[in-house]
Amino acid sequence: MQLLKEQIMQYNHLDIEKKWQKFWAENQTFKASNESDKPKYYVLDMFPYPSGAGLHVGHPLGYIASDIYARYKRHKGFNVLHPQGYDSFGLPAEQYAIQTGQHPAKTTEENVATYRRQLDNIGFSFDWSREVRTSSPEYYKWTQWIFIQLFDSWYNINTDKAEDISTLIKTFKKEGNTSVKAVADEEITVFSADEWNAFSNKEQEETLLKYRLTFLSDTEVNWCPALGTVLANDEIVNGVSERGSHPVIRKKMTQWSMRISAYAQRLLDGLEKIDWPQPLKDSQTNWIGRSQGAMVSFNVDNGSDKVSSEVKLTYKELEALKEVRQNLSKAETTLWDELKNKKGASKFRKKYTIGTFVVDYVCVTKNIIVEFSGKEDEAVRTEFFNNEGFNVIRFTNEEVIENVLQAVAEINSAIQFPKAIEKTDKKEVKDANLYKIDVFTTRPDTIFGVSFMTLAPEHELVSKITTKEQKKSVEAYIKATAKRSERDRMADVKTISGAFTGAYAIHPFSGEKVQIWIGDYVLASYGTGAVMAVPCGDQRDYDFAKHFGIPIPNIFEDIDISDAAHTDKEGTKIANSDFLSGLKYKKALKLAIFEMEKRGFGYGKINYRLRDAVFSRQRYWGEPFPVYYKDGMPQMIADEHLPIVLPEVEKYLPTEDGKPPLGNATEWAWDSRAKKVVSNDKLKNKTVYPLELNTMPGWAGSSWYFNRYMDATNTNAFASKESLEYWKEIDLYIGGSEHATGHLLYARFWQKFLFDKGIVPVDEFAKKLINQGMILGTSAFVFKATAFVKNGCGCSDEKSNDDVIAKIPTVIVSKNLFNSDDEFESVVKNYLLDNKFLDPNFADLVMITKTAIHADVSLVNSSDELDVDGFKNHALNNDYKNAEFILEDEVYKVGREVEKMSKSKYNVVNPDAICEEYGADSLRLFEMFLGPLEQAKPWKTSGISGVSSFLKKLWKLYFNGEAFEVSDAEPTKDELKTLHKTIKKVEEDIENFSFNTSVSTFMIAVNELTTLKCNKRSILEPLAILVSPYAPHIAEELWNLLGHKESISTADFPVFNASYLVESAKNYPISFNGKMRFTLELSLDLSKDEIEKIVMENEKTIAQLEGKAPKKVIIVPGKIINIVI
RNA sequence: GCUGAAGUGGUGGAAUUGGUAGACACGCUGGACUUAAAAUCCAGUGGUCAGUAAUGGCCGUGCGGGUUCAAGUCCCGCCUUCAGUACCA
Repeated sequence: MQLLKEQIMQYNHLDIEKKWQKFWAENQTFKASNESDKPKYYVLDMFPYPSGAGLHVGHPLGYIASDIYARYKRHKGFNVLHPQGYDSFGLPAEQYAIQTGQHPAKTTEENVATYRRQLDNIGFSFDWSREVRTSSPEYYKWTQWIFIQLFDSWYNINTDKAEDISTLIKTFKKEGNTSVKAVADEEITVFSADEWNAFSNKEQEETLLKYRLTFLSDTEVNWCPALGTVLANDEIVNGVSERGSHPVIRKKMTQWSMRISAYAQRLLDGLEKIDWPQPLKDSQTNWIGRSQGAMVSFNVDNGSDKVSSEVKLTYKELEALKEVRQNLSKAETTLWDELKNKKGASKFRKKYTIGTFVVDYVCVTKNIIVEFSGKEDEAVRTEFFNNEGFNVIRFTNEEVIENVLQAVAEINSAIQFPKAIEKTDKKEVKDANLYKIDVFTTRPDTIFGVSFMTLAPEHELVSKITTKEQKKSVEAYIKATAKRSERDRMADVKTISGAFTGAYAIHPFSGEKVQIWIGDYVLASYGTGAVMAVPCGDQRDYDFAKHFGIPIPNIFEDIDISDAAHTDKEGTKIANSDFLSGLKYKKALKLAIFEMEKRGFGYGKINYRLRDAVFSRQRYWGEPFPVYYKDGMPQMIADEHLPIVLPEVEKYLPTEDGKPPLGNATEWAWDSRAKKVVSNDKLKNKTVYPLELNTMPGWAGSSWYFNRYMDATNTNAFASKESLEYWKEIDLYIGGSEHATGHLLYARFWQKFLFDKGIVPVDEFAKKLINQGMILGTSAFVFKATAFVKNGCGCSDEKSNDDVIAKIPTVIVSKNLFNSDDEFESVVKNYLLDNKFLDPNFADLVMITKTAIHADVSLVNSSDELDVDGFKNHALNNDYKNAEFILEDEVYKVGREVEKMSKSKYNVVNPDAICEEYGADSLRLFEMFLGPLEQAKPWKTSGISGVSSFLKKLWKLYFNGEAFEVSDAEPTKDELKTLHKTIKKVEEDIENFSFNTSVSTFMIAVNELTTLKCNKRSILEPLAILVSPYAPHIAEELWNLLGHKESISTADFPVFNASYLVESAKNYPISFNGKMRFTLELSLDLSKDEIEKIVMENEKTIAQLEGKAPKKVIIVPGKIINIVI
């Protein structure tokens, strides 16, 4: 094959890349094994949604980075798992189906094929044998299975994990639900074992549903009747749907929800042990939104005498207490060491005040006081404490010191089996109050600043407590706010509105009456939907109080609140607050909570912003639920009958009576005897039941797919135990930061759940995560002139106005012909006058404005010159077919701006075209060369010529000008130095994910080796391996030419040898007062003194000194010399 | 408002623990090769001032201070941009 000679000589990316892509596919080069002696490494990209538009150059950025890392790890001797798949359920396919009637499965299939072709073109080392698609029944079988696992589980607070529902049922049978501590619905009534056993089947199921990790609940949603679907908040603009502008109403709907709130604390804690970007962790932390404070109950005034607890201690006495607390006796310390570790409800406090007494230890929630015996008036104390509702346990000093464990055991038993104690009559008074308003506050320390309360308009108490006189205005207000969506209410912060209910609440400490208002600044969905308003300490409360003339009591020492609320916590002392006066924030907070707990109207609480996640969607193209309804109660379909396959429907729209699209299916009923999906006709039969009509949300399939890759074809389990045990978790996960509070939170939630159930071996699914930055498009603009006739110009006749501009064509002006709008106007006007489009008599009447219009970037070359004819004939530019172009130097120059890459901005660059013209290796190198992986950066195709010519130079190193030729001669010192410098830098860069700098390192290496005319095998062979993760095709070809039969992909990474980099001399920068003046080549063997001597004798130094003596000479060997004058 | 990230030539971006600011590219300018273009190769390229030139001076990492022999890098105070988020009680 003689023709090859020249072809080989020329680096031909097209042939080479096709050849090796075929080789990899045929030899399954990147197929990972679940058994290997090598250490494992799992690199994963967030899988894409296969959209109809295909990939643009922004999409592969993260894939290239992960591919480089995966290939690098193979060179380093790891067994690498690097799979890819498709998140193939989604809205666009459904929208398309609605418009065209095409089955979403079909369009999805086509889009996947396009994606696959595009991905293959770029030469990724994916193991396609493990491909997953969330929309394939083999996959969603296991999504349904996980749903059932969640349904069959509850969250036990005592063990702090999810447990099988059977353990709960067992407890209910034996002892009812009094001892159960679970994350469950709020309104659960207490029942005994007898009561449970007497429940009907349905009652039991209803009760269990309140505990299950996935459950049905009535959720308030944005319902759009015209579209027949629920809309997310951001799909609503100005109260109407974003699509089609249809009205949206708030409506309660029964929906599946996921009890993610059970995992709130663990999701927070888990962030500490994973190596994820800080901003991403922060946004998850904010999203979970833990806030520590207190729940406080305010009684609604019912006309009875006020109840108030008197204050027990002054501030001075409290200060004295502090000292007591810090000076404990030996026995006291011994016992405290044991008690202080108790957490939660059994938490103990030391040296606290109960009434006028100081007790040694107290557990407020369990009402237990522990004291040392031998105090004065022991009997009086006991009686008082019992009256207050406490049990008292006493020990002598000796008892504690000799056997502290015995004492602790006694205390524990008292906690577990509390003795009955006489109730005080105070509590009965409280029970007599008809209504209570519960509020959550992070500032219980400011409770004496409460001057009113505000309820959300939707709060259930509003209708009950509103007085007759206020009824009208309250109802009018509620009506007005109901029209506005929650988002609108949130967006409009400035308007203050509200209404007085006429009712009053009793301040629990002071016993004073405070007004109860409703206001839409209080959100029903956060906390309890009610707030205790402290106008002096909260700006919203302050504004509200000012607006409605409610008093604003000041409870801060020496703080002026005449203009605004004082929201700082630290450094301010509380005043006018009874027993809290004089205390700083932290102390006041603790004491306030303590007193609330003691008096029984409040307790410390941690509140989370994180809401349970709604899991139902009124869509077609999603996972069907494995659920049917019997007697109105949901029933799971047994595992062995999964998957429940999505039924065929005629129409993908909701039904006419507002049911989800699956309501159109005719084969959608469950035959519980035959165990299969049957026609709806059979619903008359007693054993046939309706199936769930909702489908699962987009995040269902993506919340566990990373586990499926470990054993993607398993039909018996979602992955085998062995494979899960082997691969464990993702070692490196790369994807966009837009998933911070969606996918990445839900996936962590499911992983923790699966971990609790013993299904997966680790409770965090990704050790390290990197967010790749977005690649931005460089949009091109043309500047269009629009002509108007000035208003009030004196032309009385409308028609003549039109005549003036009738002949004016669309004019488009090149970018550099104007610097301002005024210049633009005069350029256009002159042009119009010169070409007789405008009558000079009317010139002054015409006004020209400038509009920038996106031009397709494919019509613009690298010098910003527009293909004018191409623009005129562009399919989307019909309006400009006859436009006049004002050129500069014969060409039209466009304006440029960096924007998000998007079809509508005509700035999308297709990777296929780049691969065709420059090659996949160039694309890969260039995407990495653009800048740091995490950073957003603009795409400019012109820059690709740099990496392209680098590849050509690399290629040339292996050729003698005519044919492939490498020499087996010994390399020179310089050649070895270049190689090892490169090995070191590239290795460091890859480990630090600094891919952009290693591309420059390659360029430097190739430039140096070209200068050295190096063609030594011992240099060029390792060089090919170094380059191979970045530019795998050319590396394979060179490797092959070097005589290797095997793929380069598992060749050992070259080993860095520091001895080649040892230098004997250094070109020192000599600076004066920190400013570098000249350099001096000096041996590194020289001592400091020798260096100083040589430098000081140098004539340039003498010139710089100008005869002055240096004040100081700083010499850092190997670094710098600085002379201070 | 809050949280986070970032501000360096005409452009993308380098600069490991404070130690020669602007690596590597793009672009631009000039040159070689060519009938010409493309491709390729060579040289120059932060600003400014002085000089025919070699060269030299000064200024330069968003702004204002500070620490240090030495600051893009550390500290204090601002400004701007981007991203996320929000009546969160």
